[in-house]
Amino acid sequence: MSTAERGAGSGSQPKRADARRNQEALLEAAAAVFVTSGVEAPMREIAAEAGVGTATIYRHFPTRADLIVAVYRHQVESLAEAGPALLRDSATPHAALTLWIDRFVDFVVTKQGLAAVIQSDDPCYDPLHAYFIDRLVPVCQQLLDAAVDAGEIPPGQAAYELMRAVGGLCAGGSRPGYDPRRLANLLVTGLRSTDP
Amino acid sequence: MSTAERGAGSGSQPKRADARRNQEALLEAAAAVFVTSGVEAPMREIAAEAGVGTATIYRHFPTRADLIVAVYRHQVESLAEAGPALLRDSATPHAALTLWIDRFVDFVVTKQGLAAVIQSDDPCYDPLHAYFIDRLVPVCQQLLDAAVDAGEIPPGQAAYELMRAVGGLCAGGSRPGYDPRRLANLLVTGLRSTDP
DNA sequence: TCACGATACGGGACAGTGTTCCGTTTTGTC
DNA sequence: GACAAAACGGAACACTGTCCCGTATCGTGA
Repeated sequence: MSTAERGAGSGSQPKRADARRNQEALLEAAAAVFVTSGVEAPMREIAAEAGVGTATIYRHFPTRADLIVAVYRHQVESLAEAGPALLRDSATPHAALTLWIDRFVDFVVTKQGLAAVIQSDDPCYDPLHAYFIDRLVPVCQQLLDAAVDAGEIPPGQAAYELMRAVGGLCAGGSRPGYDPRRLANLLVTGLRSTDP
Repeated sequence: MSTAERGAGSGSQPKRADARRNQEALLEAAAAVFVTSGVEAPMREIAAEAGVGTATIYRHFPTRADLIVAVYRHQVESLAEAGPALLRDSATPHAALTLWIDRFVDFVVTKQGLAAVIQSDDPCYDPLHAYFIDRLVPVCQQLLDAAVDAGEIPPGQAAYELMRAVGGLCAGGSRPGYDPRRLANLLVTGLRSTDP
């Protein structure tokens, strides 16, 4: 679990009132700054937006990854929950996988700089990777397994590898002439007709 | 040819002897440092390795991209020349494309940090993009066009987009459990069975 | 209500990086 | 050998992430 989790969301009383207030302000500020300047925006900018000192950020979110996780937790949870639902509602597991990857792409692409962070090996981002591995990889693996069971794709594709790959495709941005969603689809399509 | 190609007795005498010497030392130093610390290694490190001041780097290579281009020029040229050759020697254009992308992946993956640079939009790397667009994209486009003409893939895939995508896949590294080459193959395979 | 200890705060300090400026050195030529 | 142009090196500046420390605030027990 991320260190940011402690005292963040549900019922925790150990923190002081001003601390909770600041944490809330930081989440709001970070969300706003991430939109305009990307998830790698200077810490000072986020601190200024929240009206706190820089040290306060590190007090609440030891690493940048903790802050990112906290900001996007809701969307990631929603993405995780979408997996089984898509599997249930789609014609085939492969179709569900395709749709889920689409949603993943949409999520990543709309968060400026997030794709680069997903690919980064900087230990500073370990908490983010841990969170993704915890919440998203199992969902993706479930979709892959279902597609294998249905005979749609050969076995052997690891979910983590696929998600990293899709992350890499998204890191190309979404400028005109570069369509990460289509490319991710190409990748998932390619899964279907491989003999590894 | 690169300005580093010295000994060309013919027309050019524009640079001073020490300048040529330093440029050569810089190329050698950069090549060495890129291997150990990646293409985004601190300029100071490269300067130190070459035994020159930092300003000397900027004098010879205004941007980091210029330095990268100079260091890898030979390999890129070789890659560019491999395109037509593969097209000639392979069973089908699509096979040639696959092999060429393989070579591209091998090139990128073995240059620590290069993939990230390919994806970056930092204007600092514009010279690198320009060089790639100039030398590699046309080769890739030729392979794509041939595959289209042979009816192996549908038209509409831009070479630049494909190469950026492959670059993105390579940015995932080449740790155990992540195989950029296989993923790139998946992508190229996916090209074959699409109806856009 | 008020004092007091713990908690949290803020801004400055430090370290590392890219990039540029400027006084000094080297080079090539007359 | 002198001299101007070319090139050099290192210091200087700007910017960032990160941490430290003196100060302010909060919550509690009297």
